[in-house]
Amino acid sequence: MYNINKDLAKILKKTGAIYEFLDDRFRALAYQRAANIIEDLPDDIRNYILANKLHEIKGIGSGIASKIQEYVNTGKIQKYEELKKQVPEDFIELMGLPGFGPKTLRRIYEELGIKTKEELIKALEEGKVEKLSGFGPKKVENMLKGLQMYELSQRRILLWEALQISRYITNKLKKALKEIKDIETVGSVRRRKETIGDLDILVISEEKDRMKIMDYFTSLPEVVEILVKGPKKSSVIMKFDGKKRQVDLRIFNQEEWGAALQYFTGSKEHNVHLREIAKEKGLKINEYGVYKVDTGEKIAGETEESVYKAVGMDWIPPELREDRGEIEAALKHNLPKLVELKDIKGDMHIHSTWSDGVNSIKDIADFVKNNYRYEYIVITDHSKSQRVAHGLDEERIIREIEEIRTLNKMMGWDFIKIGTEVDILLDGSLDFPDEILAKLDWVVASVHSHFNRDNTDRILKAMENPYVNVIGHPTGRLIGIREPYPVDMDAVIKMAKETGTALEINAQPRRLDINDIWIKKAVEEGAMLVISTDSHNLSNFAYMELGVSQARRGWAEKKHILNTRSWKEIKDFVDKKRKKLGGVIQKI
DNA sequence: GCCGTTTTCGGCCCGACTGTTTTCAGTCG
Repeated sequence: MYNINKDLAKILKKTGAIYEFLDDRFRALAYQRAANIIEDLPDDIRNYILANKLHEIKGIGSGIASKIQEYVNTGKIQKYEELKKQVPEDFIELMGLPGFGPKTLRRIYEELGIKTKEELIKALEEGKVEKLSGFGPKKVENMLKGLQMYELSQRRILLWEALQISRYITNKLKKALKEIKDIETVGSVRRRKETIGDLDILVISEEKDRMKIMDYFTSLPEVVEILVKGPKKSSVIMKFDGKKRQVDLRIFNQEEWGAALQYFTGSKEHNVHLREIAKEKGLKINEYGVYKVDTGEKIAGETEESVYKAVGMDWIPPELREDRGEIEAALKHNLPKLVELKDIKGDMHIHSTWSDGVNSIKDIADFVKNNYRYEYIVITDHSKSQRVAHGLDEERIIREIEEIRTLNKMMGWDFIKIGTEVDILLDGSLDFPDEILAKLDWVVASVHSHFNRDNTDRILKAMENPYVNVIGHPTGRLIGIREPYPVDMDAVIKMAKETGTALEINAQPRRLDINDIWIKKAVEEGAMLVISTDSHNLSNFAYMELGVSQARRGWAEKKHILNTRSWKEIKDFVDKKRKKLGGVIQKI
């Protein structure tokens, strides 16, 4: 079933923007919140209606509920259609650009009669806007700059890229300046969101050293423009690989550090909710600390733990801070104990030179042995349908099995396991016969074709094969390039649980598939997960870190991730399915 | 428009910065 949540959220968001333009701030807020909530829902909104559970979702009251119902029934929301007429279409899009707040746009619309983006740019350039009272040359300049930055701000970069950049900057600062007592990247990087807009970096130093740190930061060779420079906060545009990014640096005192980390890590929704709760308890939270409202006394702030503790909560891991229930869980001291990178015992999706990988199996094994503390790796080269990837036919995979057996014997270990990434064909059958699959330790089954059709039945059928152990990159998305193919993930998760098939968290930076929302759903439903790098060369093994943070964003604990277990336990998982569905059990 | 073991009415997070002002509105994160 095609998921309508995204489209509905988009309309609600626009409705919120229109209300903001109409100066109905709180109604706007309500719509924006509802839009965020619906975007994050694991289930299709229609399922909530069917189960009569729409009213149980916090943040959706009777008004918005009836509009959702209307949208589901008719594909339209009458109120939205009417509201749209009161705001120039271009302005809805422009709202939120740097310098383009609702008040500003409203006055330009009312006092200059401007209705399109082109007219607006012309008026800005001709000095018409500058003449309005309360406007001036600086503001106009900033608005024009904001338009220029529009493209830039639209392009979010992948988490992996952002991590490299932020680590480069923080290492460089730390090494060069002994005045820096601590440094930490915050914002969406710290929350490990799959894509990143700006980079935010926090530093502890004494007040006398601040200008020196800012001087060094703003004169880094990658800096192409300084937006703001002060002792507490500086913003610059940096250029990496030809791509521009905004980087903010803020400096705090030791005793403010926890509050600052908490504040600038966000998310915005998490912080708003947190401060609402603080307020109910007579407390005020800002980036400097937690204060009693009546006396003004500061009661916390040096550590993040102290900030959360002051409002009666456990410390919340940054990956959970999206206001998806973590605040309620922290209040009840009921947060999950999230999986960690050190829990991972092996990588279960790797390509070698047998198909489209860059390295030989021997080189892969040596490299992983020397650089990771894994107990096993599984080589999973492509099957024959993947011609461009030199997929293996029956004869070649038999030879690959032999090579691995010989290698293990020679090295005196049992480190390398033999698997495949077998194609799920159009009709849901597999690209290898069962006789071949039965010889393997581990089978990844993936969809690599027909991305436009509904792939649910195909995947469900593949999961019914006793030899299929995990579905690779289940939704097929490529972040920023290709949307997920149509697939009913609810059904897939249910079938995964039923058949004893795992779902992959593919750690490739552009995949991160399945995403955090589906991971959370799988965890709740009791389906098993596997975090794999899908490595095609040696540097790819480092992506495991991304897969783990994605799992953490989906509330996954160690027990939900299959490759935190020993190989014996994994074999139990494999054998259990084979037994249940009538497959052949391998002896070791 | 949403929400409520103090509330079904009256709130709805908070501070810094900027550019425009003579004391503050709007924007931003």
